[in-house]
Amino acid sequence: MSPTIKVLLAEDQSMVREALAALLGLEDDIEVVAQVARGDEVLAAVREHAVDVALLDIEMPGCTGIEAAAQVRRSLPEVKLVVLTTFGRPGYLRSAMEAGADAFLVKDAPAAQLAEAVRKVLAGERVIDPTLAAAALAEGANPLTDREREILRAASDGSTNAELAKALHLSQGTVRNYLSTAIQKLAVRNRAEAVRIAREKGWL
Amino acid sequence: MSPTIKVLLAEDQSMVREALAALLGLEDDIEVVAQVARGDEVLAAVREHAVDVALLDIEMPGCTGIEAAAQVRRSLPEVKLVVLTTFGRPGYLRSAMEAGADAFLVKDAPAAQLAEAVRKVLAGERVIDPTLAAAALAEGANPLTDREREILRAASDGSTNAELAKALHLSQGTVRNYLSTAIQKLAVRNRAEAVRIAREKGWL
DNA sequence: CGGCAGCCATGACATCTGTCATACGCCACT
DNA sequence: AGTGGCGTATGACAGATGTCATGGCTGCCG
Repeated sequence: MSPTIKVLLAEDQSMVREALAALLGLEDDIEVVAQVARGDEVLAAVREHAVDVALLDIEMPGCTGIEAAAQVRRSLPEVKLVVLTTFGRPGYLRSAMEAGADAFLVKDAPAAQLAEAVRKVLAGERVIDPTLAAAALAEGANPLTDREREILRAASDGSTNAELAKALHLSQGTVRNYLSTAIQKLAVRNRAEAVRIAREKGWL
Repeated sequence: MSPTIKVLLAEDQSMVREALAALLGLEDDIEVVAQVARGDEVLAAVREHAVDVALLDIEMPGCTGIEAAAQVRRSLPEVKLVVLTTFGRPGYLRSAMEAGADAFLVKDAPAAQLAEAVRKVLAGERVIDPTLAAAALAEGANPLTDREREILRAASDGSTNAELAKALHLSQGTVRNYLSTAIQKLAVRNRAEAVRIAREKGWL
C-alpha cells in the first residue's frame, strides 16, 4: 500500500481542530502531521512537514485560509488545498477557487466527506458542493470596487462618516459617495443592510 | 469499573458534531449515545436515550443551547448540562448559568477539556473558565429591558425605523426612543454600534 | 488618441436618526 | 397612598445619512 497521506490542519478553535484531527486519525491512510491555529503559520508548516494536503479554515487570525491558500499555491504548487468553512457563502467559494483551492467544503456537510475530499484532491479531482457552485455562478461576481469594499468594511463596526473620513484620509462627502454607490449596487436602503448583504455573499 | 457515561451531542454543523463524537469516542468511559442538530430536538433525545450528560452548542436552529438547557433542567433535573460555544461572551456565560448549566466551555479551549468536563460535572463539579467568570462578573448584568433587546434585535439587520414600527406595532417615535435609550445605556453613538456591542457582550 | 472606469472632491437637498421634554397607564414594592 | 420602573406615545430640534449633479485626475484598453 502507498504511504499515508500527510495532512496539515489549520483552524483557530482548538477544540474543533483537535476533534477534526481525531476524526481523520481514524482513517488508516491519513496522518495529521501538523496543526496550526493561525493563517500566517500555514506556509511555514506546510513546508516544514512536507504536507500533501492542507486543510484550511477560512476564518482565522493572522490571515484568512483563502490568503493562506494563495500563498501555498504560489510557493508550493504541488500541495493540494482543501478550504473548509462554516459559512457557505458563494463569494467565499469564488475567492477560494481564484486562490487555487482544490476543494471547498462547508462544516455543515457530513464528516465522511472530509476524508473523502482529502483522497479525491490527492487523486487530482476537485471537490465542490454543486449547490454552492450553482449559487456562486448565479450570483455573479462581486460588483464592488476595492475602495467600496474597504469603506464598507470600515463602516461595518458602526463608525460614523466623520470617523471613516479621518481613518481613510478622505473627505466626508467622498465617504458618503462610496457608501451611496455601494448601497445602490447591492440594492439596499442603508449602510447597515449593505454591510449585512455584502457579508452574506462573501464580498466583504 | 462503573458503566460508561452516556452523552448527547447537540451541534448544528455535522462535521464538527461528528468530529467531537470521534474525539469523545476515544475515551473508554464515555459513549455518545445520541446526536442532534437542532435545539428543539434536545429534550426528547435526552429523555429517549437516558442521557447522563448533554453537550449543547449555543448557536443552533430551533432554539439555542441555552434554551434547551433550561428545558432539560426543568424536566429532568438530574441530567448534567455542558454548554459549549464558539464565542466566549460573558453574557452567554451568565445566561447559561441562569439556565442551570453545570459547565461552560469555549471551543477555543484544548480538546482535552471536553472529556474532562464531562467527568467533572458527573462528579458534581462545576466547570467554568475563571477568566470568563471574572469578565462576566466585572461587566455586570444586562442593562437592557426586554423591549429594548427586542427592538435592537429587530434593528440588527439594517431595518429602518418605519419598518421596525410596522413589524412591532409601535409608533416610529417609540422605536426611536427605545433605540435612543439603548444607545445611551451601551454608551455608543448609533444603532449599528449598539447592535455590535450588545452582540459582543451576549446581551442580544 | 479617445473613451471609459475608478478614485477623489464639492455643494445642495431631502430624509432619516438620535435627543429631549413631556405625558399617560400599568404594575410592583414600600 | 406614594414611588419608581417599564411600555407607549407625541412634537420639536439638531445632526447624520443618502442622493444627485458635477468636476478633475489617473490609468488602462481598444
